[in-house]
Amino acid sequence: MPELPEVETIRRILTNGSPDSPSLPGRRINAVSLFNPGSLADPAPDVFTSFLIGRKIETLGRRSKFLLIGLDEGTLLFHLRMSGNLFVEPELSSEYDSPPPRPHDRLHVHLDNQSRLVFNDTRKFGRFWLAANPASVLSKLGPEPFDPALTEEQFFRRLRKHKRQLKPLLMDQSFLAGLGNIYTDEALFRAGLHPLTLSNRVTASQARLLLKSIRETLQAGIDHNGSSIDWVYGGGNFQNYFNVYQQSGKPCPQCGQPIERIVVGQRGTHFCPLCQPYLREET
DNA sequence: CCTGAAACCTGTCTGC
DNA sequence: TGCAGACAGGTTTCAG
Repeated sequence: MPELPEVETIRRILTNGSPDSPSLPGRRINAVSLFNPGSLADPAPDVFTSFLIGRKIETLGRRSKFLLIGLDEGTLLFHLRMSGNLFVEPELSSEYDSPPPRPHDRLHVHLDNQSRLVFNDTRKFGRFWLAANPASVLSKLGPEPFDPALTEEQFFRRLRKHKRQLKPLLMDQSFLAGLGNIYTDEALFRAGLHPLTLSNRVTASQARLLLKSIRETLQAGIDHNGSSIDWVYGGGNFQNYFNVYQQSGKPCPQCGQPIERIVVGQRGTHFCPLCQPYLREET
């Protein structure tokens, strides 16, 4: 489930809490249960555990698809990859009655209000880090899509610097940080650009529209609390507003032409052949 | 520099 | 019913 809007939704839930999920800021960590050491990227499990115990959670942040939990000392970072999820649930007061880990729970962080932060990740692709300085984990990321410092002109120049297909380029986190398969397809549709368009063929006005489309698509995703697909995650409903993603064969909402599906960079890619015409490069 | 394929994992769905 | 194959919201690494 995790592209930028889904991670942002989780950040907000963990920050503000919900009826059955206490908020995180202000909590102190009492104990840690690491069920799958492979999910821990850094440091070693014993260092990770002993450092966390006694720490106080102060802030919740997000950088692209990373969730950042700021502690009174150090930062806990999570990347959900394909199937990860993060949530807080109550723990019963009796230590003998605390609910057992469900399938695919990889980490429990036990808190001082009889609740626990759970990292659940079916496919084990997700990772977490404990770092003195989060920048050490985030150093390869490109600009944040909503960063006002990313201007249309700058985005245009970055596009022209490469000669790459738009779909893989937009999903390259060092080029732009936060888009994944869903929101890339939806943003390209909104911009009327074919996913195979070469980035150095994009005009200034197309680049302007593309950046605007990316921001509008991500904002719409956030406004709907992200997308809920398959068995993972259940919060948002942006999946009810997809124009092209997983809509193969259905009529384009703009022109009625059937949506097509191709594979680009090993990822399913959905687009309207009429609204997003493929303009081949002149030889 | 760019593209495509494979790897890392588990689960669901489809078609024969 | 069983089973093989395709497919899934991500990222890294390697070959050509």
